[in-house]
Amino acid sequence: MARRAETIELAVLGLLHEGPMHGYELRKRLNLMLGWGRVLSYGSLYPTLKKMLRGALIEETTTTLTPVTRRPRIVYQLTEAGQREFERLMTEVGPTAWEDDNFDIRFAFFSRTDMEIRLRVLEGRRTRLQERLDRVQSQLAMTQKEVDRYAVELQRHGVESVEREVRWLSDLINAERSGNPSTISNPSSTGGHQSATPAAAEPATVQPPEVSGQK
Amino acid sequence: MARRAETIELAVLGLLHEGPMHGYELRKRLNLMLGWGRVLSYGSLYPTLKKMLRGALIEETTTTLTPVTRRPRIVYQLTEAGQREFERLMTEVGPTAWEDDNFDIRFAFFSRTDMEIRLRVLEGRRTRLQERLDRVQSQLAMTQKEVDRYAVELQRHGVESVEREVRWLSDLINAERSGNPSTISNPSSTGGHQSATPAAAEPATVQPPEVSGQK
DNA sequence: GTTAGCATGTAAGGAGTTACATGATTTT
DNA sequence: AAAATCATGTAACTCCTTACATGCTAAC
Repeated sequence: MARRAETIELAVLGLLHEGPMHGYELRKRLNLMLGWGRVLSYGSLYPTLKKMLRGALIEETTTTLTPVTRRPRIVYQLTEAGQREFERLMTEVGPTAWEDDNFDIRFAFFSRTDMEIRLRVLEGRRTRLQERLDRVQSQLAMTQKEVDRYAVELQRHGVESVEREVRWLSDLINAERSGNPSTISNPSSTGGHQSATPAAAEPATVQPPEVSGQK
Repeated sequence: MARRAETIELAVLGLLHEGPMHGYELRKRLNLMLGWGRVLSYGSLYPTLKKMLRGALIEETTTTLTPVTRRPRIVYQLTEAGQREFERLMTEVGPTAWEDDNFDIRFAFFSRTDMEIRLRVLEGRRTRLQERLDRVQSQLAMTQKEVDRYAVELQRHGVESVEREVRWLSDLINAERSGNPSTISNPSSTGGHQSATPAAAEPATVQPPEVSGQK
């Protein structure tokens, strides 16, 4: 469906941003990353890689077969253009950042953005979900006549899930704001590795003051 | 993508099973029903209807324009073949019933199936999700080396969501088993209509045997 | 009288899956 | 020795979205 192409491309850029990798491994990482629904097929990955090669976002090098690595594998790595493209996409704030398909990927690579961007994307996503809730709730209000038990239960569960998602985002936003010490993006990192989880399940301290990410 | 076609078809069959309807309304109901992700477009609905017409699953009749209904609208209704097809699809137990896209629709029309079928589908779905959890958890165990904070948080949240889904299913299964009085599906219906909500949030009475996610 | 929603479609095209091919390497 | 998994692709096909067309009707 629609906008997945950009999604896969961003994901590939992000993974290669960490270091070179060959197709097979790329696919595994990708599936682990966005694997909660579909599984990415080779028929999708390899053509994408070819396309990115043509666009000069990545380069391929075949590993010379040493006695250690018996088999020649095609390793992909980012070009400078690819690096720039990744940064461009990651700093882009707008609908593409918080639509269903894209958000997860964006989030997964959050370490490579500034807090400012992160906040905007998180808030945009939350607003998006909130809109969805409002829309459904208002439609529900109209259709109050003959309601099927199971249909209603499904709806209820759906609403609850989205509400939960909103709370999650709110917690993350709070965590970001309340001086999350390590903002990364300064890669100096003298060994310090204390992992303060971004979304500790603290009782939601601040209710979202109806932030409008929008536009 | 892929298997949506059958899904839309089932949804249309199910909605028309309640009574005749025209395209525009069908679309609205559909969007409310499966609307948590994408929105169904006309470019998708009308061709599907045409296809179902060709397959003789539905018939169309143009409303005669009375002084009341000013405008002629094309109303669709099930044929007998369509009715049978709906029943066939709803009693079909197997992967198609509990894959992501299909499960919601199946569930929404659960009132028109026997409890036996419902249980099998619910359990199938639960097993499916459990497998997914196991797969991810085992893969996580392997990749324990360099973990990015945000990537981990995303993963954690994903796991939690699926675990929640599993609990929901378990509650529903329990509710079904503990003599949910009105099983519908016997349309004789001698009055009895007390609506015990299928998944009341009762403190989970029975823990599913081997289920339960580790948290 | 103009905007917003009702109502029905078609054509072109993008995105990704399935199935097909092929073969090396590792594990059982 | 067989099975699993690594590894890389291509072609055909399906499904769906976007954008285009068209016109009625209700509300503001």
